[in-house]
Amino acid sequence: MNCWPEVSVRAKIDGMATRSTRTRSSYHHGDLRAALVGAGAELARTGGPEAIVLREVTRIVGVAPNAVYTHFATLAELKSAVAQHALREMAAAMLSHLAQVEEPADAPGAAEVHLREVGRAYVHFALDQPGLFRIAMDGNPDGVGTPGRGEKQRDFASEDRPKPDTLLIAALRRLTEAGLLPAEETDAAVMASWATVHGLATILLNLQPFRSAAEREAAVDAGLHYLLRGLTSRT
Amino acid sequence: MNCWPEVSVRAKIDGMATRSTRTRSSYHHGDLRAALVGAGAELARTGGPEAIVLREVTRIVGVAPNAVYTHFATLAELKSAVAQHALREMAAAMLSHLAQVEEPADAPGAAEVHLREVGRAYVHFALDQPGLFRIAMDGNPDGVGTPGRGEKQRDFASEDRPKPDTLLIAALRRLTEAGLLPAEETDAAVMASWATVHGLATILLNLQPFRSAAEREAAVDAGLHYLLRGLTSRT
DNA sequence: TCCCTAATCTGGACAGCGTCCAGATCGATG
DNA sequence: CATCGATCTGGACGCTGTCCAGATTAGGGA
Repeated sequence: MNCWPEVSVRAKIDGMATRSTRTRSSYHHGDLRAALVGAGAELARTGGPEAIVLREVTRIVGVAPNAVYTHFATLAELKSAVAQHALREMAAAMLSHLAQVEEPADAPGAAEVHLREVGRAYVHFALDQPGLFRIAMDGNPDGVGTPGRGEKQRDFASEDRPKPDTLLIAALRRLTEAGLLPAEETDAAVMASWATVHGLATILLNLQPFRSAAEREAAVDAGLHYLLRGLTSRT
Repeated sequence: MNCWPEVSVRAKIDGMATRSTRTRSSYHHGDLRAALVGAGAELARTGGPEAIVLREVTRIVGVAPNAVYTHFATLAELKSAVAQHALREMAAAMLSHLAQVEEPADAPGAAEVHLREVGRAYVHFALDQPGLFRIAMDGNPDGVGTPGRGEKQRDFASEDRPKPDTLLIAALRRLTEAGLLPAEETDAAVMASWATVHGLATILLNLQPFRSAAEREAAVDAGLHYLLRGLTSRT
């Protein structure tokens, strides 16, 4: 393939501080697996899932292409690990957004604002980090939330950090506790809310990329407005 | 790449009636462009966008790989044409679904049912034809509804057949005419509705593929229920 | 009718890709 | 201190998209 839109991001990347541990004392790397995932994430950040190219990842880390196969059975498995990484970064960004939101004093109003801002943070991450969002959402063929099969579990501490869907579920629980949503509707509400924000994100990202920032924000507001009215209005 | 999940779908495909026009009298094909798009669509139907492989497409049609370049500047452009093709097929499937729906006698009720069924048809096509849905939704880098740049326009008759978003917009207009939606909210309602059904489709397809058919249908019902209540309830 | 031009298609080549196999290297364990 | 198992390297293979030059042929002007 001669398709080389950008020559290589290697120089840009390995110029920014040594990765994780020391960068190659000799032969044995030390923490190659994490380095590969990190390099994959940097590639995905710029160019999305298809930018995660095995040989380029190994070039960045400074290792032979086949070194990947001691840690992952296949490139798809490395991508899946990068997807988990991106998912955690997404959740962190959403938490950071939520921390800056001031909620009204009353519980129902606060619960509404909270759900709205969780949704807004979801879409904003997609628009701010399209590459990471894409790998997060199509990197794991088993479905989001399911750990990759071939991975040996490691790093327990960071393994169960909050995922985006966890934040959504928590927001809906708050809505229920505030008396705005019947408890038995939780599952349905989760799917409806997730669909709204995920739909907004993918449409604005993939299908309507020509929209202006103002139009995008209006679409997000509209989607969240109708969602909240649909969830909370009693008929 | 040695990644060959299925050997080849060629035998399956060219066993089913000669494509479009006669299959290769000699040298000049006759209607190669359409044949390429058709073969691409068949590949995508089975294996999604990444199954559209230039050399495999030409193998199916029975032509040298480079023959593609007389009709498309690049493989991505062929994919974009296949995406348009898939989009039209999706709209046709949705119309077929709508034809089987019987609407209530009253205009508001009919408008609600119509929108609900447009949405259901959108998601159902995604689940019934995942490969075509995927190529329809990520095959055109300029955004859905925008014709590919490099394409010479041809076949005017089929060029402006209804697209899925057209059907959605029409359904919302009906809702407005029935007095259930303020006219000035149309744009916002389009984005919200599209987001709901597109989100449901992509989540059920890509992120939660393990859901049972019943769970999927429940999710669709829930999403459309909240959407309609959000759109039509007066506060 | 013939010819010639422009469109169409072929053949061969190239670099890059993911993956496999065999061998080199080395840290930890006995 | 030797050895074993994990880790990494080197080379190869078949596949890919794309480029270049040349072969083929349909269709319109003489």
